[in-house]
Amino acid sequence: MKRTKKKAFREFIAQKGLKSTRQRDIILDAFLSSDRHMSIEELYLKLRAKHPNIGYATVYRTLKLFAESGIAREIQFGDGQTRYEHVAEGEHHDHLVCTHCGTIIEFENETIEKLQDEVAQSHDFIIETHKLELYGICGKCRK
Amino acid sequence: MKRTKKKAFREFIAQKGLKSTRQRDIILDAFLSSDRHMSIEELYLKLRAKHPNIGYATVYRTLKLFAESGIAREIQFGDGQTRYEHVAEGEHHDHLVCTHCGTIIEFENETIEKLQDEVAQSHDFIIETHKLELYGICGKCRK
DNA sequence: TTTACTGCAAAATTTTTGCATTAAC
DNA sequence: GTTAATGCAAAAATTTTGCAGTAAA
Repeated sequence: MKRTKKKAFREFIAQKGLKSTRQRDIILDAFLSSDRHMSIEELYLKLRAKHPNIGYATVYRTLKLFAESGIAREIQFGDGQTRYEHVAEGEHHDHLVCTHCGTIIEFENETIEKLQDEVAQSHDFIIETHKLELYGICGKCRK
Repeated sequence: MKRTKKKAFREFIAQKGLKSTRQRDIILDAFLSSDRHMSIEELYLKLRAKHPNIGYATVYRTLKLFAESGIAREIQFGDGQTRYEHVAEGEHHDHLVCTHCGTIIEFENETIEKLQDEVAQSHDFIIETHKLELYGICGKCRK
């Protein structure tokens, strides 16, 4: 899977006539080997430890590029930080967010997706993407 | 309904020992008589026409207060602008957003809500709120 | 009077851009 | 050699705060 994304990104770069650089490789590795919901800042800080000369702007621009290439997706949990998550081909998942400890659980539910399509259809919409986030308290935090 | 919200806000103010001011009344009227998804800036600009001396910070702080009082809710569509929408007591709705013209349609679907609860339960979560947004192209824009 | 609110301007955040230099092709 | 990417610093855009003056209770 990591392999696939690297390959996908390499192809995207090539097809667009862009350049493959050391920084992009480093950032991609860091992104792929991380938590699935990193903010730009978190990734930047993580990188800075080993690669102190990589600039914030590069991380910023590279993440945008990941999103454009389809291997990442921008998400907003409304805490004022843009995050990027991994996108596996064809896969889609939603989020369960613990408002107490911040844990994020991913889930999928086909029935919900089907109902969403129905809702959209009834309003003459064709869905491109969707976002479903459930906020609540996880079991651990309730104890 | 407008009446109810005004009343609810008045009660909130009183109960908290806060003050009822001319500005808060003006902002509340503008908010209630507006589009259901105003950003702080949009509301500020709308107000400025008739009330050029109301400051941005006041609008900002007042909207926060509306949210705290329960008559409004903060939403983020990921376009870098915090919006506020009306909250009707006990009611909850989700959004269908046209990525082309920006139209926002609200909808409710009990079955989806029920399934969400099930998902949460299976992960030992108790849901407090949720957010469901469907992004796509509306009928008009497809023509 | 006392306490909270307003309006302004300034600070803090976060995102985005310009540009000279460097690295990939 | 060309063209695109980097890194820095600076600009934009948003959100948030401090504070002296003002208005509500």
